Amino acid sequence: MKFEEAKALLIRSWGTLGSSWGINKTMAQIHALLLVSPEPLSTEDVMEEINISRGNANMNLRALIDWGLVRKHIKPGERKEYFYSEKDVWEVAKQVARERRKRELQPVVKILEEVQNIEGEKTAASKEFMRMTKELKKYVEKSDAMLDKMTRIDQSLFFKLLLKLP
Amino acid sequence: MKFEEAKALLIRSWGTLGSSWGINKTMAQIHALLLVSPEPLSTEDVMEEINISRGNANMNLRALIDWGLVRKHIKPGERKEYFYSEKDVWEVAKQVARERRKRELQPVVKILEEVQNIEGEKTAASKEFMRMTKELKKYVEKSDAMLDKMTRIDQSLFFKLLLKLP
DNA sequence: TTCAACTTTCAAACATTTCTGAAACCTGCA
DNA sequence: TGCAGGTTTCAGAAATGTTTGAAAGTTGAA
Repeated sequence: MKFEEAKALLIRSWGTLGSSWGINKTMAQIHALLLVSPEPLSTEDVMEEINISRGNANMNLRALIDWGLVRKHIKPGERKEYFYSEKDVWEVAKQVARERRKRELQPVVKILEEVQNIEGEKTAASKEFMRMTKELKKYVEKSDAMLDKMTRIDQSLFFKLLLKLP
Repeated sequence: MKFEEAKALLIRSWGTLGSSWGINKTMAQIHALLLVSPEPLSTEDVMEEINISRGNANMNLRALIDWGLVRKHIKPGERKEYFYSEKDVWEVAKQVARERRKRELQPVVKILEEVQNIEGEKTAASKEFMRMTKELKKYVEKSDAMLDKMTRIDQSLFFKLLLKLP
C-alpha cells in the first residue's frame, strides 16, 4: 500500500468508526487527518484533503476545538489560521474520556436522581422501579468516579494499573 | 412525582441518552422499560407503553436480544412471546462493554494493522503517519485488553479495584 | 391439513442530521 | 476609511437513519 492510500483508508475508517461512537463522521475524519499530519493544516488543506465545503470544515474544526482535541496555531506574519491536534495519544484519550463523562454520564445521574422521588403507592412495579434506578445510579456514579480518576493519572501509572488487573 | 410520570421520564431520557451513545432511541427506550419492569412484557405491552408500531417493536427487541441485553421468555400454555431484561446491573454493564469492544475496538485494530504496511518513500509525513498509527494501535489494544479483563471479573472485585485507584 | 394466533420482513413515508455555498462578518494595514 | 484576505453563519438541499403498516411467514393444535 502507498502512503497516500493508507492515509485515505485511515481517514475513511476513522470516520465510519466515529459514527458508531456518536461522533459525526466529518469531525472524526478531520481529527484523523490532523492526528497524522506532522504540520498544522489550514482550513483549505482540510477542505481539499477530505473533500468537504468550507462551512463544514469550519464547523467541525470548531467542534474539535470545543472538545479540546485540536488547537489553533498562528504562523507569524500570516493571517490564515492553522490547526493541529494533540499528538500524545494518552492525552487524547484522557480528553475524550473527560468530554464523554461530561456529556454522557453526568446528565444520566441527574435524571436518575430526579426520578427517585416518587410519591404515594407502593406497587410491585414502583418498588422494582425504585430498586432499579437506585442500583443504576450507584453504577453510573462509580463509573463516573473511575473515569474522573483516570483522567488525572499519567500514562505510566495507567500501564502499571493494567498489570495489576487480575 | 407519580410513579407513572417518573417511569415515562426515565424512558424518555434513556432514549435521548442512547442517541448520543450511538444507540437508537427506541432500542434504548425499550431497554429502559424492560429494566424497570418486574415482569416480562409482550410485544404488545411494549408497543403501547412507548407508542411504537409492531414492526419497530419487533426489530428493536431483536436488536436487544442480539446485544445480549434481553431474553425471550415463554409462558407455559401461551403462544405469545414475552421479553425480560437482565436485572443485575453489573452483568448489564459487562455485556455492554463486551459488545462495544467487539463492535468498536476490534474493527479499529484491524484498520490500524492494515494501514501499517506502507511501501516506499520515507517522507516526514509518512514517518509521522507510521509513528502515530503504531502509537494508536498500542493504546487501542491496551484498552481492549482492559475491557476484556473487566468483562470477566465480578462486581466485588471491581469495587475493590476502584478503591485501589490512586 | 387448516386455522388462528402470533412474529417477521421490507418498501415507502417520515424524521433527523449533516453539508453546502453564498452572503455577512471581522480585522489589520495601506 | 476602504479593502483584501480571511472566518463564520445559516437557510435550504442532500444524505442518512428510523418508523410504519400491511403482507408474508411461522407454528402448534384440532
